[in-house]
Amino acid sequence: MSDARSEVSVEGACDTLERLYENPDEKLAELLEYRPDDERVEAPYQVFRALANEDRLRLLEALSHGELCGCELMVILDAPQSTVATHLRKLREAALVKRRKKGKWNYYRIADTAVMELLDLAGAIHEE
Amino acid sequence: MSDARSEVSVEGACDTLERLYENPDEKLAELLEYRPDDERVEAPYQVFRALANEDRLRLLEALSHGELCGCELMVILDAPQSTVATHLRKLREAALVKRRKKGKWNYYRIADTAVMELLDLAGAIHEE
DNA sequence: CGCTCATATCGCGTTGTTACGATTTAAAAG
DNA sequence: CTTTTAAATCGTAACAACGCGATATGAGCG
Repeated sequence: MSDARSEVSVEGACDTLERLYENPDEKLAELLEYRPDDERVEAPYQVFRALANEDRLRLLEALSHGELCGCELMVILDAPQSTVATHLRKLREAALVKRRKKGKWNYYRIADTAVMELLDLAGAIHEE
Repeated sequence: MSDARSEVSVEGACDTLERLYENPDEKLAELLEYRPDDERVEAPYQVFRALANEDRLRLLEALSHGELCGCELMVILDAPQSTVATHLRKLREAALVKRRKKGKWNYYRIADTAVMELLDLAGAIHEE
């Protein structure tokens, strides 16, 4: 994806840099160091993707009160079973919740205290 | 949206609760308290939505090194101007970055230290 | 085994997001 | 006032996420 880009897009932007700085090559090298490695971005991306949905945030808020089973979460979300199951799968894939199987039931819980810290931090940012 | 749901979906789930608990009405009331208010969910949702994109995470990582102008960010992302501008608008709407206008140029910076804390926390969660 | 019930997964129509060229706006500079 | 040039916005085609009914899986029970 970025291979296709790099041939065209950078050119125009580099013209700008040539005018802005006296030694554009050096500056360009500095800027490219600011671009993070793909791996650096991958992990938080998976987490934020899972968090970018109102119903999944509701599930996490509900689970912050303690462990709950799938059918209880259906009631809380007021959504059909397949919908809730899919949300829970995504939360699990992002390592935000853990599942405990007990007989016919599945019990879900928040995987780590960092998860609720994340929600609180995000809530605080958008309040100002 | 949840109005259309509540007529049908909850019924099946309530059957389950009736079997699970001896006083289902009481339990149901308790569960419904676990469902967070819409406002509680709205703010973090807006933030996570803005963070759920690899290029926007790259922009934030780049800006963690300090203030940068739009054309520098074009070079770093290696993406066309309109694409970068759209990403920056979304980050700004979510209050994650701030803009300083100086003549023809716009300089962007991280709005709050909480933003990078958020990225670091999210990165840590998915590592385990 | 066959039945029931909690979950998981599949299929697919709908909705939301992204990328990016083209166009517009706005601030210098000539 | 016209020309540059950085940035914003618009239009739209491609893509990804979502909702949810239908179907499958799998654990307990009779």
